[in-house]
Amino acid sequence: MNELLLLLLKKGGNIRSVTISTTEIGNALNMSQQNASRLMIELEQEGAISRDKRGIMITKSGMEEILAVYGTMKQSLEGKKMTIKGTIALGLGEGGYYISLEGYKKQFREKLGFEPFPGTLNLKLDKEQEEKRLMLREMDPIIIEGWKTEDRSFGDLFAYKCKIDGVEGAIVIPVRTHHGTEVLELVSPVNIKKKLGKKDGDLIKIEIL
Amino acid sequence: MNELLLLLLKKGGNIRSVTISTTEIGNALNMSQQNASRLMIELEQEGAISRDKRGIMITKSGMEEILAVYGTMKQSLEGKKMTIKGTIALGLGEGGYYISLEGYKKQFREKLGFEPFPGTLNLKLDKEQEEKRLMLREMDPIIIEGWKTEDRSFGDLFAYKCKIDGVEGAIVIPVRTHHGTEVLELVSPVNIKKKLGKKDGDLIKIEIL
DNA sequence: ATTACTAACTATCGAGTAC
DNA sequence: TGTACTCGATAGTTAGTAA
Repeated sequence: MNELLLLLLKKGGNIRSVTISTTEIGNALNMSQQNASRLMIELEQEGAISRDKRGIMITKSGMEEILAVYGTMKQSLEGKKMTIKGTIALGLGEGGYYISLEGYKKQFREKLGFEPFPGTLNLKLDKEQEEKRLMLREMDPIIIEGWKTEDRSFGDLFAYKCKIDGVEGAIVIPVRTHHGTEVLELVSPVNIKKKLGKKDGDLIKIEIL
Repeated sequence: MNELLLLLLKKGGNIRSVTISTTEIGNALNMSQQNASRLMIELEQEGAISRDKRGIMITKSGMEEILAVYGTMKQSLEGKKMTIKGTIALGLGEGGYYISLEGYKKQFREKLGFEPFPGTLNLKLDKEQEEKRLMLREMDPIIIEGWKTEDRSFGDLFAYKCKIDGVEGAIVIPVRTHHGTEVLELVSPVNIKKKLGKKDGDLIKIEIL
């Protein structure tokens, strides 16, 4: 885990533009200004940070690196799983249709251990929590394989077992379609909203297993 | 933050002896067995880990290093201060006497902003939480200076402002006497047990400011 | 099988300096 | 001011091999 990236995090580079000179970095990290400059260039080339006249920000890719380390530390030190909070968003549009297809359903049964209720729950992540989603990329997904018909093809899905306010379920992410990072799709063997007595806009907490 | 130390933490080296070969370490960290061996020797010489026939353990000093990083990450990522949990332990023996001495009391007023209730609360840390105490060493203490009389001398104290179940207070650690790591002494402007309605053995949570 | 030494190579670093 | 280049020094890494 990069010391420099940690310093930028400390300065708040995950949420806003930070202004800090390479001289200051050098002092903070006990190294020369020249070396600090070089390391910044390196981080920038790796894509972990971005710089402009306003200052320095940690990119998504940089945050992934940080969260991967944080996640393992948290689990080892506090015995806690990662949790993500958000509110129930409107629209269980397409998701419901897809997971009711036998091709996916079969694999849910085999690989997740349950048959999903035919309807997905959309979780809108809190702004602050949004970056935690990046952490998922660091975890090993359960792969639900897609297939092809003559007409069209159905892509692979990544699934991550989780507890949704204590209820068994899974996060499902289509591998190909990159819909934004702000909404997570959840499946569960039961109708989660009914089971939990929740409605759109209510807060729920998921714990990744 | 050392990658190797993080790997050992992941394997549980903070709580038990871990057996892992330098070859496995090399594979896990994408480096040669030889280099893994060298890095292990280095960590051992620094005193961050200890090795014997049973395996590898992370030492207190090693855990301090890890917790320093974890603490800053936690604060930046979750906006949370470090917390330590424990139960109220019997005996507010000597502590009460010392802090009622004008020499200390005066400094408490000046540096902590309150006059301590003449009695300390002993907090017995949960086994799991014990290592969090090490984190204190990474923080800047408020130094309460000691003094000498003809008869005897009173040593310096390290104080750390905190909230004790929400109530203003401070952790006080005598600089010299090294009583074990399992008990923390707390002071507060009020009688904490009365204020919180707690008795010996009850759980309390302190948040370090 | 494991660990760790030596010898060569490579990456990282600070000093000096230009912009 | 601040940033980033070159270059010589040094710290880190690997391969080969011994124990």
